[in-house]
Amino acid sequence: MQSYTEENYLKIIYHLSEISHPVLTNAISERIQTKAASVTDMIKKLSEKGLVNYVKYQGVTLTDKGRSTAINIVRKHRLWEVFLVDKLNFKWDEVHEVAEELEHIQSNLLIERLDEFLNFPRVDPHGDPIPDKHGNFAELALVKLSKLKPGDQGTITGVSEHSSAFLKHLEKLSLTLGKQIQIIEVLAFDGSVELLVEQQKTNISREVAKYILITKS
Amino acid sequence: MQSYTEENYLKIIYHLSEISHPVLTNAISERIQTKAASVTDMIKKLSEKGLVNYVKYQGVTLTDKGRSTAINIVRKHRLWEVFLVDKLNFKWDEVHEVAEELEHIQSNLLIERLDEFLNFPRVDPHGDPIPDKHGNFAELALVKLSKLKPGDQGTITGVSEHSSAFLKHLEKLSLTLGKQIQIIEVLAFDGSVELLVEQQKTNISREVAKYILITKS
DNA sequence: AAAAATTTTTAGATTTGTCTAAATAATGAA
DNA sequence: TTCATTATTTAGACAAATCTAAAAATTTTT
Ligand SMILES: [Mn+2]
Ligand SMILES: [Mn+2]
Ligand SMILES: [Mn+2]
Ligand SMILES: [Mn+2]
Repeated sequence: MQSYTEENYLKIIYHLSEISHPVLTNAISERIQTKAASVTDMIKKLSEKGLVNYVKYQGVTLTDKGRSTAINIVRKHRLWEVFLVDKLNFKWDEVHEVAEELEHIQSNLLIERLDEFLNFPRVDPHGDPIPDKHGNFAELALVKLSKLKPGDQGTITGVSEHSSAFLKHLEKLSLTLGKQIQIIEVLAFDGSVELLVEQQKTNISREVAKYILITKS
Repeated sequence: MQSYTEENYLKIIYHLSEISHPVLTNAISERIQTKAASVTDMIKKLSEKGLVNYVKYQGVTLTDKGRSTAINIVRKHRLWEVFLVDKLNFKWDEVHEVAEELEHIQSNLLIERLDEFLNFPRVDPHGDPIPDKHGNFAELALVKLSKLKPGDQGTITGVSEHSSAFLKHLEKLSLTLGKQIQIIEVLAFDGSVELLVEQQKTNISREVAKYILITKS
């Protein structure tokens, strides 16, 4: 059994693993809002528990045990987010913080029953895939909106930034999951993107475009 | 904002307040599975935060602020228990431990929406009243089964012990909420009670009888 | 390749909640 | 009322998770 804090470290390491291998101390410390020295301490502890492989000054990778623990936390996080949106009428920008707490509730029965109650959803309100009880899930082939060229079309199927500020911004621009879009122009000097949604022209910054994930069509 | 641990102390003090005023250190230490010395430390802290009134060697009572905090935790605990039984098909003996964790999730929106989703239930799966968002609830006039006399009739409307072992035992005897019962005899030498449930004679120990709450009819 | 800058680790301290052992206060019996 | 028992508090210590400041390793620049 892991503590609340250990679970958070495992989850962060899991997410950062998709960006860099191995995961560096500073990357963790930035994400989790703690000093690098504290991260080193915790990594040593996780290493002694057999949840990560740690090489001094090189960084960490998850062991199988660490990864499956992390995936289970991600599963719980995303199922709770679906619950909040589908059953309790939360908006997609209101769920993340609450799910950060709910993901640590310890009960297999609870999470399996919740999965069933929600009808075994495959994706969460931000388009992220939900692992099944064995930790399996299909990685979707999504491309960042910022990678598209003028004329490209597609559907918004995910976002890689979950802050309320960002999601509210998207909502205001009607850039929500399922919406069809078409690129009109990518401005050379700042990388901002002009695009078409629901017959409306909109302009978004390169920053925003990087966080919107598209299924091309 | 209180820590997980502080919340648990407040809740225990609240429950024990119905038995003794003020609440004694040892009573808390037994209930919460910690040593009396640790309880003293925590009580001092809660006192400094204005959540309890503490007189050395006399015990503690909740302040208004402490009581309303405690009631809110009880509200959350009981609403989650209803959720688990009504929506996720948990049995009444499976909910308490999970609710002990869920009651600490911090989100007013969550709990108000949950209340609405459950259709504003008045009692939890053990017959305990659920405080509304202002902390108000009707105290039910229940009497312990162990206080009844031969010939007395009534309905099981609550239990004052929530352990799985106890509740499974009741289930086995068909002594669940809503059942009509009639006392046949109270045995003098051990206080055990013979009673009628669904045309069946059953015998329960005095211990068990004390934990079953009845509305007389 | 050496010097400078950056990253990571170590050392020592702090806070929270807990413990054991000893001291003190309250209660009950003689 | 004095003695013995029980309840409660104090003193000092410990584990978990964090911090700051300093040391060590790694990477980058010259
Ligand atoms: Mn989230
Ligand atoms: Mn999500
Ligand atoms: Mn309960
Ligand atoms: Mn209950």
